[in-house]
This record gives sequence, structure tokens and C-alpha cells, in this order.
Amino acid sequence: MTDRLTREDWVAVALKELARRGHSSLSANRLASVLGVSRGSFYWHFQNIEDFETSVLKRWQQLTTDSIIAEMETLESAEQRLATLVRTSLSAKTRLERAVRCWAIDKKSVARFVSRIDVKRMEYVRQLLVAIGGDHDDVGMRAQVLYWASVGMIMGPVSDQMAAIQESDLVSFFALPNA
Amino acid sequence: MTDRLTREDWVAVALKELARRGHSSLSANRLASVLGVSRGSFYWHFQNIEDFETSVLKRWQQLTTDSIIAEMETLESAEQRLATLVRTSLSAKTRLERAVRCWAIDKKSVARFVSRIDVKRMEYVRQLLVAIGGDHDDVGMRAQVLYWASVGMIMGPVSDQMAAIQESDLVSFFALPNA
DNA sequence: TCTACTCCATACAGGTATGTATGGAGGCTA
DNA sequence: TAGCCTCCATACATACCTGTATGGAGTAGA
Repeated sequence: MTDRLTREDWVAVALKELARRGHSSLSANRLASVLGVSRGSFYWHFQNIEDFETSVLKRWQQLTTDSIIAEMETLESAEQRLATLVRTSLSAKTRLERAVRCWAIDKKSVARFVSRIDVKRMEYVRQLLVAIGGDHDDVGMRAQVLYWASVGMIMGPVSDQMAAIQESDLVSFFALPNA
Repeated sequence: MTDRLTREDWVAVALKELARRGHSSLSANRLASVLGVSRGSFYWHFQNIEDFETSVLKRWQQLTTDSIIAEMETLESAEQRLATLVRTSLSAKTRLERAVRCWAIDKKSVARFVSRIDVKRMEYVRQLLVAIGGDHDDVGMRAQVLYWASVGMIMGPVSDQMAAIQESDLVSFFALPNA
């Protein structure tokens, strides 16, 4: 009885495999073998692959966007929120983010989903920059570049330089006006 | 006679398909059908898939890194080089870059290759920033963030904001000291 | 206890992938 | 012209994928 599976069990192991080996590992075959069952279970819990993938993406959104923003909103000042957000991004586990973003390249439905999340995150960053530094002309550009940088950090090289970067330097770099 | 293929023909169509449909389209089967031949040709020109993929990556490096850096070096000042480099990046066709970077997620050998290219590009950006603004403490961070932003722009959302971003604003933002 | 429902196993069909073995068409050379 | 070398076609083995059809084990309820 206790060894029966739920949809959530499948989604959980999917996120794990997604982070470990990329989206090409999200086959019913592979996940079934990881869970120690057959594909019969998969096609009982999910109508098809599309149905399954949508569930995985929704869980990803909840974990990496909705809950993060909600957590930032518990902080008092916009400065604290941005600093914490940047620090969280710098120390975040990048494997899942990277895998999802590459998944979006292969599949248009995933791309649309990720795109909506991007807009949501970027708009939040822009709000924080406005709250901190005022609504300058280039606040849109700065929010865009800051979010691009976070995406680039996830997707790009993992250099020694990265470890030396302080979140406070980044915040002041983006939030303060140029000379 | 003229309808016989070369390794370069296979690599060329591979880069095209890579940009159009992503790295999952780089199968001998698909490319053969695109070229109108059978896989017998593929396995005559290439020892195996690894051999083929290495050739594709080397061509990508030559097109998107070596030749670009060489072109910048023909310009006179570091300011011109950085401005041109940023403008080139902003207007670059992102599909191939994006596909290669996602390819790297699925395959470790590709990841190692891309990582070496990342280091090469980032070091060049750092050199330009030093030549322009002097060797400040945070020049390493700025080079890192600027390169991250370029990667993020490629991998991330294509917003309306992007079209409004001027290359001159980006250059001054990264090259000038903070207030 | 008998039945019905839930969850999963098994088997099959159809698709695409790599890699190899082998043969065949056409040009180059002796 | 005879033979060789280059380039490609064909066929086969093997593997993994989705999706469906069907049956079977275990639990809950009448």
C-alpha cells in the first residue's frame, strides 16, 4: 500500500533527474526504472508526456520563482530584498535552472512557459531597482542587464572569478548611478 | 562527380540545423536526409559521432570567437573595440550560440569545449576594460558580469526592453566608475 | 465473501538512433 | 581495357523511445 506512487512522486524524481542529467533524461522509460516500476504506472498517472511535462514545469515555477519572490516580500526594505535576491542567485544551485532553460530550446511549449517566468522575474527586479534608486531613465536597462547576468551566470562559465564576487558589489554596481 | 560530399559539407549543414532545430537534430540520420544521401556517406567521412561533433565545434569556435576577436584587433582603440564588440553581440544571431550552449548541458565533452571558449572570450573582455578604464579592483567583476550579461541575453528572454538598449549606454555603464 | 476500483506489469506496434558489413557505380591510372 | 580507389547505398543488429491494450494483484465497500 505504502509503495504506491502519486503524480507528485513522479514529478519529484523528474526534477532530480532533470538537474542531474538534463531534460533528455525525462523519459517515461528512464524515470520508471529509477522509481523501480514500469511505464504502466506512468501512463496511469499522466495522460501523456505533455501532461507530465506541464506538471514538472509548474513545480519548477513554484520552487524557483513564486516561493522565492514571496520570501523576499517578507523582508522590510527594497535594499534588503535585492541584496538577498542577488545573494540567493549567486549561491543557487544552477543545475536545475540550466536544464530547464536548455529544455526550452528543444521544445516550444517549454520555451513559452520559461518566457513567462522570465518576464515575471525581470519585472520584480525592475520594481526593486526603482524602489531603491528611483525611476531613472536607465532603470529598465539595468534591470534587464542584471537579469541577463543572472541567466548568464547560470548558463555560462564557472570561473574562479565568480567566487570572489561580493553580492554587495553587485548591488551597488547596479543600484548606484554612474559617475 | 560534383555531387560528391566533403567533411565540410556535413559540418556546414550541421551548423545550419543546429541553429534551426537544436543539437538533437545532429543525428546522422537527419543530416543525411537533409543532404539527400544515406548514412553510408556519414560513416565514410567521419569515424563516429564524436569525430563529427568535434569538427562541428571547431568550426563554431572559428566562426564565433577566433574570427571575431581578430576583427576587433583591426580597430585602433580599446574603446572602439569594446563598443563594436558589444554592438556585435547585441545584434548577433543568437540561435547558434544558444543551441551550442544547450548542447553543452547534455554532453560533457561539449561542455569542456564551450568552457574553454568562455574563458577565452571573457579574458578578452577583461583586457579591453583594463585598457579603457584602468586596472581597478573591480574590473574582474565587471568583465565577468558583462560577459554573463551577453550569455544571458543569448539564453534568456527576448523582451521589448532589449531593442531599446543602446550599446553606448552599456559601454559607459561597464567602463565608467560608480558614483 | 463477492465485487469493484486502484495501481501497476506485460506485451505489442511503430518510430528513430548508432554502428557495421558488404556491395555497387563512377572516375583515375597503368 | 583492366583494375583500383573513392564515395555512397543497402541491409542488419541493437538499443531506446512513445503510446495502447489487456490482464493481474491488492484494497475497500456492500
